Formats: sequence, C-alpha cells, structure tokens
Amino acid sequence: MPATVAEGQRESPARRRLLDTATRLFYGEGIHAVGIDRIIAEAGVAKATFYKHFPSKDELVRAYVEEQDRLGRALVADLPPRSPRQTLLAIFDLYHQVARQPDFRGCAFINAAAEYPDPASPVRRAVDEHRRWLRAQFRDLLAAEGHPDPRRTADILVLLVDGVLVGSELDSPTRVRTTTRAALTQLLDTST
Amino acid sequence: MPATVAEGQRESPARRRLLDTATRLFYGEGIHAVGIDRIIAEAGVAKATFYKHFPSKDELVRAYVEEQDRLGRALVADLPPRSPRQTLLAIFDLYHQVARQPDFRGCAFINAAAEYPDPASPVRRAVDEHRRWLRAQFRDLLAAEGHPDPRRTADILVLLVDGVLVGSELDSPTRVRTTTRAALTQLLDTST
Amino acid sequence: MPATVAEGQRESPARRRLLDTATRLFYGEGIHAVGIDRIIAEAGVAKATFYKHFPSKDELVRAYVEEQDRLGRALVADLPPRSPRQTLLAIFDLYHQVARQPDFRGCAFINAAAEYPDPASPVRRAVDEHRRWLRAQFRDLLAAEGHPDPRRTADILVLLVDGVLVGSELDSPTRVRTTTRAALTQLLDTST
Amino acid sequence: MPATVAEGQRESPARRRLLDTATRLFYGEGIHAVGIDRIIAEAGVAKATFYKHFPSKDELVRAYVEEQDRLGRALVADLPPRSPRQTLLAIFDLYHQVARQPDFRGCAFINAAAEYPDPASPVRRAVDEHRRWLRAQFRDLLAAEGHPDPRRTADILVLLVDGVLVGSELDSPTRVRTTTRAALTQLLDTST
DNA sequence: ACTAGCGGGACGACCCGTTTGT
DNA sequence: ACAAACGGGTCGTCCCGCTAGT
Repeated sequence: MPATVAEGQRESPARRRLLDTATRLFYGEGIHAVGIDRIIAEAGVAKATFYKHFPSKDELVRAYVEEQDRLGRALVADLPPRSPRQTLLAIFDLYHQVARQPDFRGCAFINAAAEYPDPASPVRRAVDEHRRWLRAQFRDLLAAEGHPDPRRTADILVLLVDGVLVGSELDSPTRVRTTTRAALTQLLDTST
Repeated sequence: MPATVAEGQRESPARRRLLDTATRLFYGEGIHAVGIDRIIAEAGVAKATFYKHFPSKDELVRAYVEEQDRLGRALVADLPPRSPRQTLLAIFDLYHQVARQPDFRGCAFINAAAEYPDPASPVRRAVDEHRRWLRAQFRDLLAAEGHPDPRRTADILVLLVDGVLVGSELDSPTRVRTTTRAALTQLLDTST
Repeated sequence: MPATVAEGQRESPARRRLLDTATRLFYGEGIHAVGIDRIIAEAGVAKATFYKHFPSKDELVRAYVEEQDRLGRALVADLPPRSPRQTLLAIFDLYHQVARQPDFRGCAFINAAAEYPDPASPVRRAVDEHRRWLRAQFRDLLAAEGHPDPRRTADILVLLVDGVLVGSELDSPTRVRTTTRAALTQLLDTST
Repeated sequence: MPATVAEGQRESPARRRLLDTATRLFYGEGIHAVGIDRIIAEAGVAKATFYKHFPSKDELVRAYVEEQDRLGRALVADLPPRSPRQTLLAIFDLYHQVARQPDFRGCAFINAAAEYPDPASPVRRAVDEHRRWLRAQFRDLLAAEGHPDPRRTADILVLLVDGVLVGSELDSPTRVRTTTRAALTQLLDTST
C-alpha cells in the first residue's frame, strides 16, 4: 500500500529522503519500533535537519500517513478512464497487486491505527480522512453506474478492502484474491 | 474482543494479575507503547516476580495473544446448541457485541500483528493459530448446514469478520452492523 | 585449585550444597558474574534457607575463599610423609596437576582478589591468610631441609606458584611446567 | 600498570575522557563492579555520546585492555637505548616502579582475565596479545645478549613478571623487589 | 528446618526523542 | 551538518526481606 512518489512542488531533498526512509521503516517494521536515529542515519541526514523539517516524530508519522493517503488517491486518479464498473474492479485490482508485493505488510492505515489508540490523534484523523475518501469514491462510482444502493454498497466495499488487506497479510494474498473475486462481481451485479 | 477469564486451575495469583493487566494495557494502548514497569506497577507485583513467570516481555505478549485465542474459542464453545446456521449468526452477533463495548479497540490479533512484522515470530504464529481455528469453525458449520461451498465461503466469512472488526474500530460499529447483516444472510442463503 | 570436600563436623546439607554450587560458579565464571538467584536455583535450595546460612552474598564469598584455603592446606597436609625436599616438589606437583584439570580457571585467590580491590575486605583477608600459610609452609620445609636462606627462598617459591597458576591459565600449563621444573630444582639445590 | 596517554591524533575528547575514566575505574575497582552510568557521570559525557563511541560496554572493556597493551609497549619502546641486559633490567625496574605507585592494583591483564573466563572473548584475546608481545620482547633481548636458551628463559621472565605483579599487590612490593633482584641477575648470568 | 513464592527497590546495559553549540 | 548534551525510558537482573506452608 505505501509507495513513495514526489508530488508536491518544490520539496527539499533532505525532507524527501527522510519521508521516504520513514515510510519504508514505519511500514515495514512498525512505528514505535523505529527510532528517529535510525531514520536519519539511513536517510543520511543530520539530526538538526530532521528537526527543521519535522517538529517532532509524531509530525513525521502524520506526514507519513498523510502521504499514504495522497498516494492512494493518486493511484486511483491515474487510472485510465473507463466505465464506473471497470474502475471499481480496477481499484480492487490495485489492492490485490499491492498485496502481492514481497514487501507487503498489510494496510498502512490499519497498522498505524493499531499503534495510535486515541481516535482524536492526528494520525487517526489522517486515517479517517483516507477512509472517508475511499468510501466516497466507491459511492460515487456506484451511483454513476446506477447502482440501486450506492451508499450501503460502498460501505460493503470498504469492508471488503479491509478484509482483503488484512487477509493478504495474515493469510494469503492469492487465496484472498480468489475469495473476493466472486463476491465482488456479485455485489456489483446486484444493480441489474 | 479481549476478555479475561481464568481457565487453568492451578495458576499463581500474581501471574493472573500480570496477564490481566497486560491484556488490558496491551489491548487498550498497544504493545510497544506499554512498558513492563507500568504493567508490574498496575498489577501490584514485584519485577522479580514478573520475570519468574514470564522470561521476557515477548513471552508475556505471546501469553496475551494465546489467551485471547483461548477466550475466543471459549466464547464460541459456550454458545447454546443450535442449528449450524443459527450458530454462525450467533458468532457474528458476538463480534458485533464485542465491537460495541466502550473499550473496544479493534481486533487484538490484527493489532498485535501490526506490531510484529515478522511472520515467524511467536506472536504471529499465535495469531495464525487463531485464524486457522476460526476458519475451520466456519467451514465445519457451513458443511454441517449443507452449504455447497463451505471452504470458500468460510474464507469469505473470515474476511467479513476482519472487515467487521476493523470497520467497527475505524468507522462505526453500528454502521458496520447494518452493513453486514444483509451480506451475511445472503451468503448463507446461497445454499438454497 | 578449588575443590569441594566436607571437613567440618555436623554441617547442614543445604549449606553444603550452597557452598559447593557457589564454589563451582564463582570459580568458573567469576564472583560478580554469578547472582545468588542462580546459586540457590542450582543448589535446589530456597532463598530463605540461603539467608539463614549466609547473612549476605559477601559472607558466602568469604566462606568460599576460606574453604579454598582449608582445602589447599588439607591437600598439603595429606601428602605422604617424605623428606622436606620431596614434599616441596610434591607441592609444586600438586599445583601442576590442578592446573591441568579441564576446569582449571586460574588461582581462586588471585581471581577473588581481582574482584575485591579493598585490601581490608574479608575476602582479601582470607586471601592474605592463605598466602601467609603457604609462605610459612615453604619456609619451614626449606629450613627443615637446611636451606641457607629459607625466608627469602620461600618468597621466591610463592612467587613461582603465582607465576605457575597465572601462566597455566593465560598461557599453557604444560609449557609452564617445563619452564618451572629446572628453576625449581636449581632453587632448592642452592642449599648445597 | 595502567596509564593513560593519548597516542592517536584525531581522537574525540569525549571518547578520550570516557576511556580515561573507564581505565581508572575498571583498574581501580574491577570491571563488573563499575557500571556505565558511573563512567559517563564521572567522564561528564552523555549516555548517547558513550554509545556512539562504544557500541557496548564490552567494547569499552576491550578498548581499555588494548590501550593498556599499547601503553605497556610504549613504555618499553621509550626506554633509552642500552645493552640488551640493561634493557631487560630496566623493564623489570619499570614493573617495580609501577608496583610501588599508591594506586597500584595488580596486573590489569591478569585482573581483566579473572573477570572474563572465556578464553575466546575479545578481552582475553587482547590479554593474550600482550603476553605474546612481552614474551617475544624478552626472547629477543636475551638472544641479542647471546643467552644460550632465550626461549625458555623468556618464559621464566614472563612468569617472574606475573609473580612480581601479583606479589606486589597481594603481599608487598618492596618485599617482592628484593626477592626478585637476585633471581633475575642469576637468571641473566646463566649466559656466562 | 526447609520450601515456594512474592514484594521491594536499586541498578545493570542500552536507546529514546529532543535541543544546543560549533 | 556534525558531535555532544540531556533526561528519561527500555527491558532485565541485582541482593535481600518476608510470609505462608509443609
């Protein structure tokens, strides 16, 4: 799920390297398990530089989660224009693809939330934001396709995505893929 | 999802208090976020006593996850005897009930896995164990009910459970409940 | 150099096991490196029992060193009666034998002194005691043999013993043995 | 025996202070008896700084022993050029001088070995290194002087040094000095 | 007289996130 | 950008007492 793409405008290379390294380590090993010393060491950046770009580790974490949000949106936005139905299927394909990567380690948002229990924390807010976006995306696509119950079906699709990402990490990505394929098309065909 | 029930008979009270306290704190605040010192303080136990019962913190974490496994199984085992279909619905009801508790903080297993990236770690093995049990449980009940495809449908149900627990924590338990109700019965009625 | 022989009169078996275990561990791994928990565990004795027999760890250490003293004296005392010269050679043979044992770990007294810097400490006093005895032993034997300078020669022999034990541990027991043989006889033959 | 002399050029002052303090405390009170906290406190250095220079306490210990090795070699190397025989006597004089210092606490190498039982440990290897150097030093000087058996005599001299340092600590430096003087010259005069 | 277990508190080595001087 | 300082926190072990149960 995490990726690493520059998308802002003028961004300091140090900040870029820091965020990239943090992304790799946070996602791969957990947030509390990774110290900033390690991040700055692997990013090849001085500590003062780090604290110039990020006032605290928590801010770095937030930046990490927010970037995952933006990257997810970008992936969907960059999908070739197709019918709403095809786009929906393409989104799920994206998730399956991600889940097959060797460095896949589950959903960055779910994992981050697991380490940030307070729903009011900035990290959790960023997670919420991403989930709201995803749900809206599904809803709009379903509505565009003329689905009779876009709202509730979007909720189901979000739930499906959660299950796909969790199951791909804890069980098997291929198994999850075959499992969901039928359920998904059935869900979309309810519109007929 | 976590609960705290004594099930062994001859168990030291100190160990019991330690495991109870650890369960509460690990589940409520995250594993890496909770230190041994805090656990022993809130359990009212000396540090030496702790290390007599648990050789290391990781062993305590494993004991915590394994107990959640046992407790989950016990909850299902203690369900009143009914038809397989009713039992399946009752299991999902259990999850929904748990998810409505004020101290609900998501799935203990998913959260633990989020903090233990190594799939070979004892914690992850315990998580796997629980998921294998749950899947087998679903499969057997579906088979007993005469479902045409118990294996794959069990996989879907596990995915559904994941989605329920994640969505209940990150979105809204009531919303997830209404969302899943229809999907679940539809899934079970495929047998007709 | 350390051995383990009951020699007192009525001695509690618990105390005996404690002292034996402590001797083995202190000598084999160092004094500060071995905790009392390990000693009582390997001795199969309760902690309260330990503190009934030894008011503190330091007292146990003292008992350990003092027993090594007694054991050394016993070894020499049990030597078959021979000429003073033969007895002297036999004492050195004892040291060489000890130094060839697989569990030889240097001189228990020197090692203990290395961990107890304060010359006024009970442990150091016990070490002093042993060295005084050894020196006197050498002196008396030399005098009995009619050596012209028993006092100074005894000092040399003590120095030789130190060198033998240190060299046997840090270099090679066999090498030290061949090294000292000539020097020793030459030293004793000075009397002619 | 221990001294504290800067010999590298580009050395961080914090590291220098740490090593100096460690040398003083390790030698004076024993290695296991001195904690990191005390060393960094007396060195006036932050804990993080310590662990930047020494990855672990054992590495500090090794650095300590290795520095003693270098310092010993430097002392001998700096001896004014004289005949081999005079140099040998000067080396023993060095040891006697050191042994008379008020802070003399025995041989740093023997003491360190007493606390590091494993002969394969880095500390013991460093000790071995020093002893090999000393033995070679003696052998070369004896050979240069035309001694008939430099190899074995070097072994005796090493043994003598051990005895001198141990005896100076556990008995009396002055006594040991008078004791060894005769033995030494006799040993060297064997060449005639 | 011995065992088993637990409380207590200091200290062990080591790492945390953060700030400052240079 | 580097090195260092800082204080507190990590897990784990130290030695020692005390109670309860045989």
